[in-house]
Amino acid sequence: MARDTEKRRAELRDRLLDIAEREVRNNGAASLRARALASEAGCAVGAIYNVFDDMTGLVLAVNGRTFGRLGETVTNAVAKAGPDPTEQLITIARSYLAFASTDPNLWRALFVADMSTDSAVPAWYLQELQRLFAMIAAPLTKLHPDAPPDEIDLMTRTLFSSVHGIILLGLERRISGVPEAKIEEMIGFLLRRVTGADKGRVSGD
Amino acid sequence: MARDTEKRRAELRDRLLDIAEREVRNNGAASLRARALASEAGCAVGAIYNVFDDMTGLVLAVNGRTFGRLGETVTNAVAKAGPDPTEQLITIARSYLAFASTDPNLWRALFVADMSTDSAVPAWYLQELQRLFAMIAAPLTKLHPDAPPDEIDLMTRTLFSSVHGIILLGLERRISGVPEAKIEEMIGFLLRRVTGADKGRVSGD
DNA sequence: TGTACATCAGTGAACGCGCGTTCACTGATGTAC
DNA sequence: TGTACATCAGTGAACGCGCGTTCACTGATGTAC
Repeated sequence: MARDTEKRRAELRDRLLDIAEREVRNNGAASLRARALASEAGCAVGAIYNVFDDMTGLVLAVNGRTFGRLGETVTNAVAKAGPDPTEQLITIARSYLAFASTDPNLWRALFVADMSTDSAVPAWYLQELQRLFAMIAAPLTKLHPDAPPDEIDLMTRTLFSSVHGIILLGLERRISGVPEAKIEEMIGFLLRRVTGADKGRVSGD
Repeated sequence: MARDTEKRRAELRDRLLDIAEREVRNNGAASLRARALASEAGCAVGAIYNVFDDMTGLVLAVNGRTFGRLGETVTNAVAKAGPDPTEQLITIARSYLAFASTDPNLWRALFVADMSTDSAVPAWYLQELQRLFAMIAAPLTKLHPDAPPDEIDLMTRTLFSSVHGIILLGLERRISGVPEAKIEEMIGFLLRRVTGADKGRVSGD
């Protein structure tokens, strides 16, 4: 076999990935179905398994794309930001929020525990997270030039988790977190407080 | 019908609730099964439906208990805390963390989106959250006596979501959040920074 | 260019599984007299 | 206390559903000569 066949394989893979991504975006990862996918792609159910290990592998592939776009989004945003470290942090958080609220289902799929069985997360998953963390760590290091790296790392994870939590509960309609319209403001408030850029007032700005 | 029958009903309800709670605690809400439950309780599957609307209702009942214990835990902790508002906030967060890490599955069940269908969260759910929020709002009001109530409310939700996020990702082994051993330290750091009780240093204490 | 053969992408019916919920039925429990 | 009757807690087989994955098979595609 060669060229043509390989190409067709790749095309099928892409097609399935596109459709799966659309489904996850619209209805969440939980509603992805092998049969529906195959029927939309115009192939047999079995064909999926020629191109992906299983449905979990497919979701992982979707998540790979999502992570890529997320990284890009944040990178672009931070590149346009000014030199002030606090504002850089806010920019990162703001673009993270924008990403999450544009495609909440794709975003949530990144953190769905399932991926169930055994060995945990693929390596590239953690690498993508590291990439995000590195972008947060940079301005933090500027703010605290003397802090040892593992203290920076802890702060990074703390801030990331905090902002993640605010967005998570805020986007969740069921639980009354920070109202969606106020999330951005509250993230700015939190970050300015933590970095010490705003010492006195209660609300942001 | 009367007394005896009612009592037996109540006993069955309690028994089912106990078993369900144990199952959720040990293996998570997702692994609750009607048949297994009935067989452990020594009754027929159908009997479950004499006492609960459906399996969702059962999980809700488990969550009700969990919420009760959570509220109690936090109330007790805060009652023992000193007068300093920042330390009160830290106490609340710390007891929230202790609760979550003691019974992560029960805790997670409180926030599982499922509860799927339609009309959202039962009223008492939101009331329990309000109770928690009120405990956070009290020290915040002490810190900012002049802040209007809705600003206090926003801060409350912001802090709650932040701490929730730190705990969530920290307890999640897959994703590298704040390492479990450091969560408490980082929550203290965050809260002191936000309240302004610690202006200069990077790490807590 | 043509022919014989091999490979393997692609097929889709069938497998195997698990589940929540229902409902016709039973029998113990309670009521009425 | 005893008897006839009504209620409804409790039963569990059966319903209805949906799903991921497999695998014997086919036919198009590519290779070798």
